[in-house]
Amino acid sequence: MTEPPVVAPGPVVIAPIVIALDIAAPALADRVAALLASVPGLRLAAAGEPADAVLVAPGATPPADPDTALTPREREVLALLAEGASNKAIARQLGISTHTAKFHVGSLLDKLDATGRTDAVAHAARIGVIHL
Amino acid sequence: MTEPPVVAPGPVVIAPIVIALDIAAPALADRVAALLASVPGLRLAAAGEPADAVLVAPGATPPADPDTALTPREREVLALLAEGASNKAIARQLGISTHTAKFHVGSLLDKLDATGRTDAVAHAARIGVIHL
DNA sequence: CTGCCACCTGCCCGGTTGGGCAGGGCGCCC
DNA sequence: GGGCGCCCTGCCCAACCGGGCAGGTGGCAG
Repeated sequence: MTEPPVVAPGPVVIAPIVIALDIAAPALADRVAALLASVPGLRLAAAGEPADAVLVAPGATPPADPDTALTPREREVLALLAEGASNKAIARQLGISTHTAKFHVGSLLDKLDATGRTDAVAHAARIGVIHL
Repeated sequence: MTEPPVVAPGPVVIAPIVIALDIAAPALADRVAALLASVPGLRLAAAGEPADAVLVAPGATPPADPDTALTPREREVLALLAEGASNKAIARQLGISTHTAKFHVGSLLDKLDATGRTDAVAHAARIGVIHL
């Protein structure tokens, strides 16, 4: 039996954060595992091992309905909606007019089948389009 | 004026994986954010930004700040807000006047420190007062 | 070259929101 | 009995929201 290595006194060593993966898509899981494996201070949990945190990705992808796929601009607007921004604030932050901001908000309401911006944000959070 | 660098043909550049954090414990969240911020190929999502994956950890309870403790009626109103209900719809469903519904909404905005109902719902979801 | 998509802008209108102010009743605690 | 918190109602006003309609430009694929 080999003896455990002697740890010299020194600064307190913080245990690495143990992260488990719960990602259905193999390609994404492989990429994430490869990236995290080399991060000092982190280590990936073995199968079944309790973890400090779990990295999850939606197993069921958001509906692949073309009508509900959001454009990059719409996603930007949605992120700002989720921060409670008004159309005016959205326009200011994106450097567009309030009419354009309203146009994108309207598109979001249509694609998310929402009755208003609050409903859109809540719905988007439920289906995993955004994370609050 | 320096010429733009020539990019030699090589492997296709892959967009970074966007990771959101849903970790209530501030110390753990800070450590993870610090470790992940320097990983090539990964980047942390801004608040509300759609992410490829979410890192979650068992959370501490929401802050027990008396000023933010919601009354039973306020919780009812908040639940309806999270469904996108208008003040009129809230009034109808709770059997109260629209003025009273507006009064409760106003109290919620005050207690949650929100700028509007959308902000209130998003914030309440973030701190765990409601689940979407 | 053409058509389509994404993004952009303006105008108008009715409805909604949010805040402030006024007031009230009821139940509970000191 | 008095004070307080919760819940309720009304009115007014400015600002905002959402929808409809009109139009434009630039980039890209066929």
